[in-house]
Amino acid sequence: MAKSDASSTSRGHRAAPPLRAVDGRVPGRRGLATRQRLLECTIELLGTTPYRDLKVTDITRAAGTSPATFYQYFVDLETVLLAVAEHTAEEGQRLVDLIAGQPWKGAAGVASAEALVDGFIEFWRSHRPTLRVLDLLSTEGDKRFRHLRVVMLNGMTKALATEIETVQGKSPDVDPMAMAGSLIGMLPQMAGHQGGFEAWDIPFAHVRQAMIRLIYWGVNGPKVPKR
Amino acid sequence: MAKSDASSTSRGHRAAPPLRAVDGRVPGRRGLATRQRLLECTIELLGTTPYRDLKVTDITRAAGTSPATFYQYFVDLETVLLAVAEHTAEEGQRLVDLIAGQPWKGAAGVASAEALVDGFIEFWRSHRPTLRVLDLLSTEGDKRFRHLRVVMLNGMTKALATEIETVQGKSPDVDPMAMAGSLIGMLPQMAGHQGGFEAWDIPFAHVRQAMIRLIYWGVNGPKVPKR
DNA sequence: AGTCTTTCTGATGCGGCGTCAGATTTTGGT
DNA sequence: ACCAAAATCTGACGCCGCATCAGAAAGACT
Repeated sequence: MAKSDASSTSRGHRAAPPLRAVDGRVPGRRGLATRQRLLECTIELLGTTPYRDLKVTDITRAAGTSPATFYQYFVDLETVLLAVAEHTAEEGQRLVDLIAGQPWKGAAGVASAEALVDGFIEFWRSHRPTLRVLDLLSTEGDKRFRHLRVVMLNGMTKALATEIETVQGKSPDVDPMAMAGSLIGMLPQMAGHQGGFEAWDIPFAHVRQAMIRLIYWGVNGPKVPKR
Repeated sequence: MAKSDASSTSRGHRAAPPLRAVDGRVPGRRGLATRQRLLECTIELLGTTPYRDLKVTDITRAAGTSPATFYQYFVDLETVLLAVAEHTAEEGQRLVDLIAGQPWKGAAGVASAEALVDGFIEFWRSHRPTLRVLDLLSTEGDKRFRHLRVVMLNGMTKALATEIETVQGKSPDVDPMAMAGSLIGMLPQMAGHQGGFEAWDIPFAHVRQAMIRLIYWGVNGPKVPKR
C-alpha cells in the first residue's frame, strides 16, 4: 500500500511539507479547499456517528461530493481520521504551559494541579469526538495513532517529569517519567469516562478533586513506607 | 430491530435466565453448542483482528457455519461482543478479593497495592482482546458496554472506597468513591497503554511502581495544603 | 478561442450484511 | 425401529458501502 501521507505537519522543520494528493500531484487552491471541506465534515460527523458506523460515503455525502473525490485526497478512512487527529494533537501542545514553570509545592502546587486538570478537561470537552477516536484507534493498537497519542502527551509528560525532578531533587524513589506518564495518562481516561462516573452517582466535581490530589501527591512524592 | 437479547447473565438472581434465541425459542443442546462455538471463535478472532475489521462472516467461517446461523443466536456483531465481555466482566469480580479485607496502612499497605496492581495486570493480560473491545465500545459511548464496564469495575471500586473510609476515618477530604473510581479507572488505562509507555522508553516496571505509589497515597490520603 | 492541467464524477466489480424459505438433523412418542 | 414434529442449519438473494477507473467538467495559461 502506498505510504503516502496526509501529514500536514511532520515536524515544524522543513518549510513546505509538500502535501501531495494520493496520485502524487500537489493540489492547488480548489483541491485544498475540497480537502479541507472533507476534513471538516469528518469532524462534524464524528460528533454524531460512532466510529464503526462512519462510512466514507457519509463524509462525501455531507461534503456534497463523490466517493472518488475522497480517495483523491485520502488513502482511506483511517487516513482522514489521522489527519484530523494530528491537527488536534498539535492544539494540545498548549497544555504544556499549564505545567512547565508552574509552582508545585504547597498551596500553590494544589492550585497548579487544579489548573492542569481543568485545562485538560476543557481541552477534551472542546475536541471530544476527535480525541475519542484518537484514543480508540490507539487502544486498538494502530501504530500511527498510538504514535500520535504519544506525541500529543509527550510534551506534557516531559514537562511534568522535569517538574517532578525539580521538586523531589535527586534520588526520587520513582522514575519521574513513569510517574508523569501515569498521571498524564489518567487525564484522558478521566475525561473520557466522565459519563461512566456519573452513571455511578459520583459527582464529577468529586472526581476532579481526586485527580487534583493524585497529581499533587505524584509530583511531591510524600513518604512511602519501605518494604 | 427486534430488541431481544443474548444476555447470558442478566443478573445473578433468577435461577434460569431463559436465554432465548432471536426468534424467541429456547435453544437446546445442539443450539447452545453452536452458540458457544461462535462465542469462542469471536474471542479467538478478537486477538488477531482489529475491531473495525471484524466481520460476521469471519466468525461464521471460523466456526464452520453460515452467516444465517449467526443471526439465529445474536442480533448483530455488537451483541456477540457484549456476551463475550459479560463473561469476562464476571471473571473480573475475583479481583475484589485483592482489595476487601486487605491491610492498607504502612508497609503492608504498599504490599497490598502491589498485589492489586499485579493482579490487575495479569487479569488484563489474560483477557486482553476482550477487555480492549469492552474499553473501546464503552469509550465510544455505547450504553450497554459502558454499563458493563461500570459493573465490572463497580465491585472493585466499592470495595476500595470502603477501605478508604476505614483508613481515613470520618471526614476524608475527598469523596472515597470518587478517589476509588479514579484509582481503579487508572488500572485499565495503564494496562491498555502498556505498549505506549514502552514506545516511550519508560520501563513498564517503573510505571508499575508509580501506580503502586498512587494507590497507596490515594487510600491513605497524605496531607494536602489548604487553599 | 484553444490547449493543457487540475479536479470531479458516473459506472462498475467486489464483498459483507441481514433475511428469507426450505433442506437437514434431532427429538420424542409409539 | 419408525415417523411426525420440532429444532437447527443453509443457499440464495437484495441491499449497500468500498475502492477504482476512464473520461467529463472546470480552470488556468497564452
